[in-house]
Amino acid sequence: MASSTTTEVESSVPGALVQEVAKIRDSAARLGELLAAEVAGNSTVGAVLGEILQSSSRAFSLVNWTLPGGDIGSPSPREASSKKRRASTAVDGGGRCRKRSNSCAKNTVKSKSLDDGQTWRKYGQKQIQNSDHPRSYFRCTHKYDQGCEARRQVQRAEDDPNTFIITYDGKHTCRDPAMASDGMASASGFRENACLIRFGASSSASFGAPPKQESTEEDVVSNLTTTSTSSSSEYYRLGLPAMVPADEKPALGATAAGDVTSGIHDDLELELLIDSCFGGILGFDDGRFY
DNA sequence: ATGATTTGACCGAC
DNA sequence: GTCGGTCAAATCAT
Repeated sequence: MASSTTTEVESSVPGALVQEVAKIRDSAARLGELLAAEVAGNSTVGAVLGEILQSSSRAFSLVNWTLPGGDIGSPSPREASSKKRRASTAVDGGGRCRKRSNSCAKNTVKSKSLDDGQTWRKYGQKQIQNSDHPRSYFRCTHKYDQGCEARRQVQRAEDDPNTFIITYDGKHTCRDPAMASDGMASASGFRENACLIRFGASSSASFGAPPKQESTEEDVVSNLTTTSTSSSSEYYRLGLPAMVPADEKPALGATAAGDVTSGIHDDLELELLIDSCFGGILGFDDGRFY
């Protein structure tokens, strides 16, 4: 924290790459925000804008996944058998790398947007020692239904409250509908103009997080939470007569992750998208994806 | 009613 | 003993 050199990236080059992509995404999102008002009635511009945002967001996800860190052999299946902690005491005493797993590579990036195209569920928040801001812990929404072990930690940067330090741990093995929404959106975007984009980047200030109760600064961080929720609240449909912010809520609100896309695209398209967009570009671990 | 978030406690690595 | 990561009951939002 000391120097401005920021500890942004743990894994030098790859990390830098992620960071750059994150920047691009942020900038694109910001641009989208700025233009949102202007192009509200212009579906064509909106569509193009959507493509940019989606692509950048997708790139971000892709980069993340391909980085060494994103490949963490995944610590230990937390097991669904974790009924009671107490019980687990005896049981998992075995070998779980609960914390400070230096051995586990992680990707740390700085971003002004919490939106990375994935859907996360917050499972904890903790005040960290040398930090003024709490750290939020997220895991993939599909951890249980699809066994996805992706996790991430989000914390405000000390030097720049508008920036978040996101540490990714684990790799997405799920076919996340939200991710899909992101990707799918792009897919759609590629084909037509009915795209689904996220202006998540509004980043800093408001994460569009539906104000829950209070909004203390801490809350903002808590609202990182918004990732999943808020991220949901940040979906906008473009390419249509105009953006329909109102739409988003109901659609996403329902089920932060799952319903998001289900109501817009179908699973089939999702598969196509993943296959065409990711499969070809990256050497995805097909096995994992299924 | 269902699912997500909050929050305090537990657990294990330093 | 301390600190960070995770769990899970309680609470909230939709």
